[in-house]
Amino acid sequence: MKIGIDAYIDRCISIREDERTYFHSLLAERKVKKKEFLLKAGEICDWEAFVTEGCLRVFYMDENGSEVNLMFATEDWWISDLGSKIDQRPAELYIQALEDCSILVIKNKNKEELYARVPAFERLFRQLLERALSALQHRFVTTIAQSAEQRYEDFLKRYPDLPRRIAQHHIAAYLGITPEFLSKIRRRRVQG
Amino acid sequence: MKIGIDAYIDRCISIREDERTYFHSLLAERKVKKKEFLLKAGEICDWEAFVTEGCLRVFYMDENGSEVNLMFATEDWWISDLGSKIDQRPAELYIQALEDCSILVIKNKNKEELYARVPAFERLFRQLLERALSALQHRFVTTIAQSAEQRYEDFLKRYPDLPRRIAQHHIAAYLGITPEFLSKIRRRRVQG
DNA sequence: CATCGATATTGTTCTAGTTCAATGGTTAAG
DNA sequence: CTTAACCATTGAACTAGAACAATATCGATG
Repeated sequence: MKIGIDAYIDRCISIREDERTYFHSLLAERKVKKKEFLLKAGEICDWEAFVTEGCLRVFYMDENGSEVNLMFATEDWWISDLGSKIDQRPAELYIQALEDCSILVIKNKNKEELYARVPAFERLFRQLLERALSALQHRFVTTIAQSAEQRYEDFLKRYPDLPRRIAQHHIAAYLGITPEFLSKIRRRRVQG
Repeated sequence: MKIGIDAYIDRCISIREDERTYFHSLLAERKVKKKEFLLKAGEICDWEAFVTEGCLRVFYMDENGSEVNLMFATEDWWISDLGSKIDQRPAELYIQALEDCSILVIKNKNKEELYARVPAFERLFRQLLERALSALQHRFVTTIAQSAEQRYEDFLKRYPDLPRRIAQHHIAAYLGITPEFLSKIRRRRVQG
């Protein structure tokens, strides 16, 4: 059987059919309903998941209850709380479905075994991590250096279809501003 | 010969002596004088470097010339412009020595060869990247959610000796504020 | 269709942090 | 010892964005 994740894998590495079958055997399919939480801060995260359908958000909540969206994950994205996963300590992130989702979950133990048996996967994830780190570095410095309006423009260019799928206030929480201020930015844009 | 980087390697993976010798053969030692640039935005970065002595900063400069310090690298840190390195496109980061430094440089080509010949190194860097990404995720969300004063407190806790080594205004550029405002935060702290 | 909860907009007031400008301190070079 | 370049501090005026509150709009559900 060839599933959605295979096209993703094949774009990065080449593996034999038996290795693919073995890889599939380590994945557990799971459905997540809209608004359902896949992870809450305080829990221990011993897995990683690949999104085959739908959209989720990974976010941080401070002591006052205000939220910052770290990322949105749509088809072909991996999600987890890395800090919790690495050291098996309580998560500081929440992961929540914004639409009904289908995901493939792989447990830590299985992933370690996968790395040992098929080293190409270690390469795949090493490269994935390099790109993710580089992208977040870019986002970090531009978030500090640019105005909220510039960041919103950049967001629209980079993710042109996301605004159709997710609520305004989640974009605000991604940009690090209040929903009210995003609304004001949008008004300025259409008017002049 | 056993050099500084070996203790670092041994903390993460175990390799044979011939593998270590091979690894050493891929490294080029280099001295960098204070204020010298190891990389400037626009150049292509085809290497990665391990700091054995001294302190450097990696920073971003926006179109108005104002700077954001992405990280300080002291002994045992790796530095590079990942985005440039991965896709061989112009760097968007600068890397500059804040003290006279000693570094070990490994070229992309050699690093790829190293991964192929000694897979344990791919594991080492995969784990390194996981930690770096997790740490930057934490820094990103707290930079958005917390006040500059809180961020300064956190910085002092996490890097208690850095303030002795680097100038105030570099810490301000790390926290994402102006030197003037950092000075005002510091006054408030000592007074009350 | 009606209703309810969640979402978006708008205006007003307020504040964390910036900008600009002036002053004094420190270090390094001649 | 002197000068110059750089650095930290302080204050005053300013601004991007927050907080609060009110209204308007959308969407799901009975």
